[in-house]
Amino acid sequence: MSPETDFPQLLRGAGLRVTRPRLEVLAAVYALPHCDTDSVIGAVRRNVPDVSHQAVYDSLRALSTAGLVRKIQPAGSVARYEARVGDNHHHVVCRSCGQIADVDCAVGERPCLHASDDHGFVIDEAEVTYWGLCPDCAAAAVPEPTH
Amino acid sequence: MSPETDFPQLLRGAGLRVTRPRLEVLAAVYALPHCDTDSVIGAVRRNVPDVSHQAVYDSLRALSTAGLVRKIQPAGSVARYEARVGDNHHHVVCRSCGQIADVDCAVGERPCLHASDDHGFVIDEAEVTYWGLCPDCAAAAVPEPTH
DNA sequence: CCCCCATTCTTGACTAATTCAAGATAACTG
DNA sequence: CAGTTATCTTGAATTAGTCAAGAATGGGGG
Repeated sequence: MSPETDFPQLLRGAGLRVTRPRLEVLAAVYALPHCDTDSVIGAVRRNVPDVSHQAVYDSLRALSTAGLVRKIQPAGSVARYEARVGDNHHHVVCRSCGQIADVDCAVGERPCLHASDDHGFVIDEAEVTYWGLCPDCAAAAVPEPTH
Repeated sequence: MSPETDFPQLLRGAGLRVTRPRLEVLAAVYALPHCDTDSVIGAVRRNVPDVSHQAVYDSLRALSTAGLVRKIQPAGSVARYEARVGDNHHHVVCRSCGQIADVDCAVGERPCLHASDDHGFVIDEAEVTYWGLCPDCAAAAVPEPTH
């Protein structure tokens, strides 16, 4: 098993206790791209039917704080989580259906952009969200020219 | 009165009916930088004590849709509104106290950044949020060297 | 290997922000 | 000035998430 998916090891490495809910939550976030809390709860309950929603909320918070998952919250969306952490990638969000896709950051290091005037703020991250229409919604909005 | 602050004219120009709640909401957003809905309700009620919260929510939505105000929703914050529209400026948000400041976009036109791989999305905006600590919170976290 | 205790989980109530819906009111058109 | 339709009022509902108290359990120390 690659170190990337040895979930018990990931938890221990982050100083977190290894519990069933956390393992399942971690697996769910690895399996479901940009999943929201509800779908994590659903995925976890497929294997452990009796976990409380609170346990999932707690796990997601512990994992986010530990840096094992990343929480994203595009405007108008509920909280979403992803397993791709440590790099400085960004997201495209479809204004119509809410679909999210990853966008690599060209720069790489954080913050990947510098503010023109930082107002004295100590900036550690530049979060970029691209807004637009996903391929499907764009096609529906402006039908392909029929030629 | 400059066209910038002739609120009835702004509303008419956007095809919106001129109503007391809308005028007051517009004035509040112009007066209060990055204000949330609650402070808009408070400001409006100082002049018109009986406006319903729903009227304010409706007005804010109408004004946002018409492009007269801009709605911003940094993760972890309630919806906030600002009167600076039309340009493509960004925001710095303090992780500690939530304070928001404007950051000019160096590029100007939208989207101000292009995605390295757009996954077929039709992108119309690149929203940048800088995260860090405001001067006050930074000073509190890492005290000024005493000499 | 077992005990202990801090951490985590369960249960269930609660909150905040926002939306929904139905009827009353008021802004613009002609 | 009257009609039409958008907007506002009122009041309830929803959603996503947090809070809190007590039960359970992971993992270090004996």
